[in-house]
Amino acid sequence: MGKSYIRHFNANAIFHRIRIEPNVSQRDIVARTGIDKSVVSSIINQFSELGLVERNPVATSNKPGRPMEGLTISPESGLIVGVQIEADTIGYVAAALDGIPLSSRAQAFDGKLDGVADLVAQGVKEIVAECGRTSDTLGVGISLPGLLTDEGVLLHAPVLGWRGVPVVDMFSEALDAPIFAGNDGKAAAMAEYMFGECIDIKDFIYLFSGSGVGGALFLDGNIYRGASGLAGELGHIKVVPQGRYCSCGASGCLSPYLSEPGLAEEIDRLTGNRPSSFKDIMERADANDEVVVGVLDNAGAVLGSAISSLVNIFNPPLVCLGGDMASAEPYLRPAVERAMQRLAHPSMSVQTKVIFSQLSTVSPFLGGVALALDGVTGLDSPHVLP
Amino acid sequence: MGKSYIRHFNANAIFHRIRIEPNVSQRDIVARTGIDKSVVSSIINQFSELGLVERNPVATSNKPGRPMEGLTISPESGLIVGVQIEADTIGYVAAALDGIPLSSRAQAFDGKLDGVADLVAQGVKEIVAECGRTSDTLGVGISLPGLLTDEGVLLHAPVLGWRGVPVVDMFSEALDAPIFAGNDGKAAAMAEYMFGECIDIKDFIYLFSGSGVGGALFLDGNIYRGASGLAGELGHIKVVPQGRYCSCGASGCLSPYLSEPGLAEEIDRLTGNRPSSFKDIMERADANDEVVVGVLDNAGAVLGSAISSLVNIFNPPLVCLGGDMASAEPYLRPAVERAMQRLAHPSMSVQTKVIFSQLSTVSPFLGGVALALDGVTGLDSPHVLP
DNA sequence: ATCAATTATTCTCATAACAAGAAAAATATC
DNA sequence: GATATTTTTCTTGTTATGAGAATAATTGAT
Repeated sequence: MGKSYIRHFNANAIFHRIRIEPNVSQRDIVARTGIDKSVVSSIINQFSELGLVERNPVATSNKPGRPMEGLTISPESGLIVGVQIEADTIGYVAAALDGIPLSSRAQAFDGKLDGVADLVAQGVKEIVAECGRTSDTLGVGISLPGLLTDEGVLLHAPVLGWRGVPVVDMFSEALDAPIFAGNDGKAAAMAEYMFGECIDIKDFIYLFSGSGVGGALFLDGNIYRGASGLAGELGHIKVVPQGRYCSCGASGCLSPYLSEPGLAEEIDRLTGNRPSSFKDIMERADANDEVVVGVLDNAGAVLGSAISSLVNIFNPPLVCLGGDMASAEPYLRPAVERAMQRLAHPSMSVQTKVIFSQLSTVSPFLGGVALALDGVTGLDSPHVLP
Repeated sequence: MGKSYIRHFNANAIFHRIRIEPNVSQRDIVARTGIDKSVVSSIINQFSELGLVERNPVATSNKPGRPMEGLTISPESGLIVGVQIEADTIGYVAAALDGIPLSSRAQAFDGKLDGVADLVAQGVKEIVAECGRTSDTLGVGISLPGLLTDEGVLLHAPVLGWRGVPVVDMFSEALDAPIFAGNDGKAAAMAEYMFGECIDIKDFIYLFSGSGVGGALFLDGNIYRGASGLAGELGHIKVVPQGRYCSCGASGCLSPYLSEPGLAEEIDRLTGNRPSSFKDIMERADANDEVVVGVLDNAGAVLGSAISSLVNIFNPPLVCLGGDMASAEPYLRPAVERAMQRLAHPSMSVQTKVIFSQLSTVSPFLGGVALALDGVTGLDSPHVLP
């Protein structure tokens, strides 16, 4: 472990402290992080010279003594771009270094690998132009629906049909900025940690549902990736012995009970009328369609069972549910709570809060922004979050 | 993060490198750890002056050049003692700093809290006398069947009936050496990492069975304790919906299917003849008692299901099964493998090795030694492993 | 036996970081 | 305006790492 590591670690801690708590004073940073005042002062000076943070006069406090300087991330100091590639759309967000979105848009996508790098390069250029800032683009984070190796190769993205694509190299060639690629579930968890409901919470379990079910284990302030990067694929927790078949080949996984295709399939089986989208499912539920409400309730029960296992394993302070689940909260929550009551270790579950996060629906594509921000400011600047 | 932290971190890495691979050269330490040669040299000199490591001439290699110095942990440099408190026995081991046991013994114990500190103090004194070394006792690690807070308070040990006992303070008063206390499952996992089948493996899941089922999550080179220290209580994973009742109050936990009391209970229910001990269960199985073999096979199936969930969550390279399970390997393994075949995500389970470890039966009480060694050489010297 | 080649370890010196305390800056109250 | 108070910066000292030169200890060739 080198010594510049310490500087980097401390600088990173201070940066995010300012991001999370705008207008903190150096004094408070010292109090919260335990870093020595000299070091904080020195790092803030460095940041200040780089134009990264600004010192703002703060309204008088009616206390004697030199007034504190409020520190904020300078909005003009740089841009980061988040890109989210899905089966049929590509989403873009441009944001300042504090992570606050400036502009966003989505474009239709045919899923073809051919020419996607240039397509994304064009999209990034446009979203940057749209945001109205002229600062440098310091990083582009790309959230992908599949697992990646440490070297930035997308191993397999089932919904896109891509296999063994060296995404970091590919996009690096087409885009004139550092590329940070990552799995969509892990990127979304990082976004929750940086901008969402899990802000500054060092241990939580993240689950999200959409065309599939993904997730991440956020442990000790970091995504746990495991020895080979596949840890946290929570869509494949076993929930029903000899249950439904999953696209992964096994049976009884959580994914086919909770994903949009899984729900649609089940509703189709029961009514002969297959919903066209998750929005369609929600509309039927809102119209009091008993079958749909029943299917969602069952999904909630299965979800609650999975959460119970996770609670018993990790004893986390927080379980965060995102994606489609957040919209379906009214239909899922009662069943989730019933299941947890029955299944989770009582002395553990009392310590666990289960929340549904709207982040990914309210401001989508933030996963890529989180990847880029983590990459730009991060410790070892990994360009990949497998 | 301070700078002395780096020194400590590097020193620790070098110490354990020497412990794990006796007679390494400085050159190889550099190659394996990435620490700079100057730093390795400086730290080795420090260790050498403290009498902590020895430089041994190594048999000539027929290669040109200055021959390497073999480095070993000096056996005379200090003693550590491991203590394991169970329901009816207290076990002691004295070991050198390399972790190699010098003497061990067990004594009967009535489980009474009153006077236990003096009892243990006496036991430690005797085991140290017995080992024949006069070096200082640098630390005593105490493995306890319950969960501890960061401050060294044993919250609850069901088998002992203890609650809210400030064990670190209590034993520190009675014993003239630094005390490191910890949960038995986590201590056993640490022992596997330091001395056993999981040596030097940075990510593994540990499960052990005995009077209960415990475990630990060993992630990124450390026991994951979670936000409130209860993480890794794998005995309470849900395996059977609406299954047997567990001492924890919930139903369907792994513990009642795999622990000695759980197995005995089931065998009693089926035969009316309750085994008196795990050894008794094994003897009946070895004598081809079909009921007992069937009960063990069922336990294996349940265990396999739990392991499958863990594999799908962590994608670990290794799952290590210790305690009574190791002795029952022939009766458990087939069912475990069958269950995993059926339940675990194939692309994950191919990466996972499941092993049964004899460590805790062959040389018991090493958990305490691991606690003490970790405490003595550890980074932040936590006196507790909750 | 001596010298060159080779390999392992130590030493030297430059650079970087933290850490404690003094000093300075900026304000409120008396 | 003096004093107390609070926040930030500067000074100085200590301790690390890290690159490269130097040293030490051996083998094999001359």
